[in-house]
Amino acid sequence: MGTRLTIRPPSDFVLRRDVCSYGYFLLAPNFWDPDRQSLTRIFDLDVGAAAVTLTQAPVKRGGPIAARADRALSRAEQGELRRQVGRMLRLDEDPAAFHRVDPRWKRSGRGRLFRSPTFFEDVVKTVTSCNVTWPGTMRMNRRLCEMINPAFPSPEQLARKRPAWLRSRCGVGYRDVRLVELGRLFASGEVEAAWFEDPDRSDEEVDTALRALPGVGPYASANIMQLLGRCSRIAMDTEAVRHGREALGMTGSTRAVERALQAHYEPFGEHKFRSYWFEMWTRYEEGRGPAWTWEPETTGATLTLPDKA
DNA sequence: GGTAGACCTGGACGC
DNA sequence: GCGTCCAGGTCTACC
Repeated sequence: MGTRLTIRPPSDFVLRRDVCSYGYFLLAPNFWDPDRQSLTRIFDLDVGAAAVTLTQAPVKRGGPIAARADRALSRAEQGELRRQVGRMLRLDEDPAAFHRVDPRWKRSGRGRLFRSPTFFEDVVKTVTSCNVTWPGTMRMNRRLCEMINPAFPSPEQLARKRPAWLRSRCGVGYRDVRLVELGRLFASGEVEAAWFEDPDRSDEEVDTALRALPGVGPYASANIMQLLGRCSRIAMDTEAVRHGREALGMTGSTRAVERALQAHYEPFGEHKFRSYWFEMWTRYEEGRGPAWTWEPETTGATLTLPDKA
């Protein structure tokens, strides 16, 4: 008999909207079921792994989230699960400040961006999204879970792998050495999540430290920063440039469009990334329907491939 | 500080 | 079925 928990979210929270708000909800071990409107994934807890399904019924703002685990969880594990779910769903964030700066999203209530239960998983997911098309990112994350840990590889597990093994089994290509090194840095304590999650650090400090990590450049750093709740920068990739050209009518070289994007989103200050992201996400949904209706392996695999939508 | 080229993988395409 | 080209961000060497 598994454990059932009730999680009380903020009064504005909507599970399907706030889970299906960023591409990581399509990456293993996360599984969004568009028919059941539920999120299932395996969590690493104190005693071991547990598959947990999250639902919110009826779908209304602030309704309780039901968490159903496939096994009995101890008190300590229940607390750990609440903490990890809280991070994924950003239950401690209040989008009101964002809506004051960019009122376009007040009506829909958009503001939260889905993320991983741990900082390490967010870093690895970001590195697997660099220099590869979205289906490739989906494949890498699926294989990492299939070959190493169904709840997602821990730093220790990645640190123990040989790069060549990682490359051949998980299809990570030249990222092999970088991923093993990331695992080693986190496992050894040389890199601590708490340091990056400290709100007293400046964006510049965090950016500099992130760029010192293997596989993390300007794009990856900006993306990890938004995953940390620091949205003052645009993660500048080809999708951003495409958005600038196609949605905002920007012209000129890539560099020129990047500069124009920076200037365009400057008025949104600390919320630049959210303003940019929800514009782009809305365009994705215009072609594919609401994200909570996407089948992960079909519609969900077409992200960044707008001509295939 | 700016830039060219290498790094991998898988899909598209032509033959 | 095979070869070629392309997309994607980071890293290093070089100017």
